[in-house]
Amino acid sequence: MIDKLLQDFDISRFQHDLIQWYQENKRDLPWRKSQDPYKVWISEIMLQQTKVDTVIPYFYHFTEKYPTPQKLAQAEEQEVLKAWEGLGYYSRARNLHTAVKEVVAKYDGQVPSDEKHLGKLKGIGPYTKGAILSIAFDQPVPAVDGNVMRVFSRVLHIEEDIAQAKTKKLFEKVVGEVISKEDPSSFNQGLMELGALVCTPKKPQCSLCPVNEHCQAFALGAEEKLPIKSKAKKQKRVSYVALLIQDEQGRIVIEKRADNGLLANLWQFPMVPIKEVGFTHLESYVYREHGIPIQLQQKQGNLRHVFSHLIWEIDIYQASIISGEKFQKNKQLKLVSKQDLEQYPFPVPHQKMMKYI
DNA sequence: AATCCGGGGGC
DNA sequence: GCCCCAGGATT
Repeated sequence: MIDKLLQDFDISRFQHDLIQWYQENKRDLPWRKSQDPYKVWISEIMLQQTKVDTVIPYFYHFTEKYPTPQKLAQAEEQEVLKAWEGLGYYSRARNLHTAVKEVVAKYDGQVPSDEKHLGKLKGIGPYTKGAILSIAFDQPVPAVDGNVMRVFSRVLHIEEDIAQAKTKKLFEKVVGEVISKEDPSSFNQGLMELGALVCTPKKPQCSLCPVNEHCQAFALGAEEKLPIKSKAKKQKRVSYVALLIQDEQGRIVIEKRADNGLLANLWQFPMVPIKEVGFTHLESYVYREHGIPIQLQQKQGNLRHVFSHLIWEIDIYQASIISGEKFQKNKQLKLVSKQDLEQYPFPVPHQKMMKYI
């Protein structure tokens, strides 16, 4: 199967053309200033499903705050989440923290340089493993991401659905055959750089492509038809009322989310799933669920937040704690001053609500 | 194999 | 709106 795909494909010229282009055109990115495995690791986790421009400021801040595995291992998870606030996919931060603690405890702070140990760390899957081994340790291991699948689907005119899991394995075999043994780092990064700058999803710049001579899709004029990717299903909509609850001193009620699932361990203003509860039972629901006796006040606004698989539609209300009644303290609840809000990690939609306080 | 898990930006 | 993005964990 692989042999058939690669017949008439000049591997060594492809390697040379790609690597030379990469050396001459690579962007000056902060994680390319060193080969420090720890920093390569952080950059690769941050770059999962996230654009370079978004990652850059987070990478600077994070590596300045946690310059070594030891520093990160010592930090509290809440503080790590705060440094990740706004970047999304927060399990990346929690898994990275867990894995770094393991590296400090078991490997004396040295990032493992072999597939077996590296691949067992939390949050390090096939892609990240290959990226770290090739970039930090110069080992010829494939690092197949969306860019690489797009580039090779065009170069070799592969029409498999890249949304399917088994298709990624096909591309890993292909890259395993084609990867440069002399400079796997430049090879892997070159593929991703090419996908980001030239072999783009829409309107690829084939005339500027260093490997267009090797590209079957270009030869066929089929570059815009590839890669083939089945569509994701639509997100579900969920309606909430979010409550900005204040006591007489103006302190605000915040709530810690569950330690698993969506936005795990982040903080938020209490939210009521209003379709199930019913607006008329909102106050009694809050008392029953949170032990807070509230009086609903004015509506402040609304917002809509789109996740990969979910859409939140939120109406935002002010509320006051009914004086004279006892506020039952729950572990997951805190009453904090407006200034202290910034100590806690909040998901973006709840950051946006703060302007109404 | 399918689903869950964020958020931003391009068009 | 739809699409994409240097994916991994869970079921």
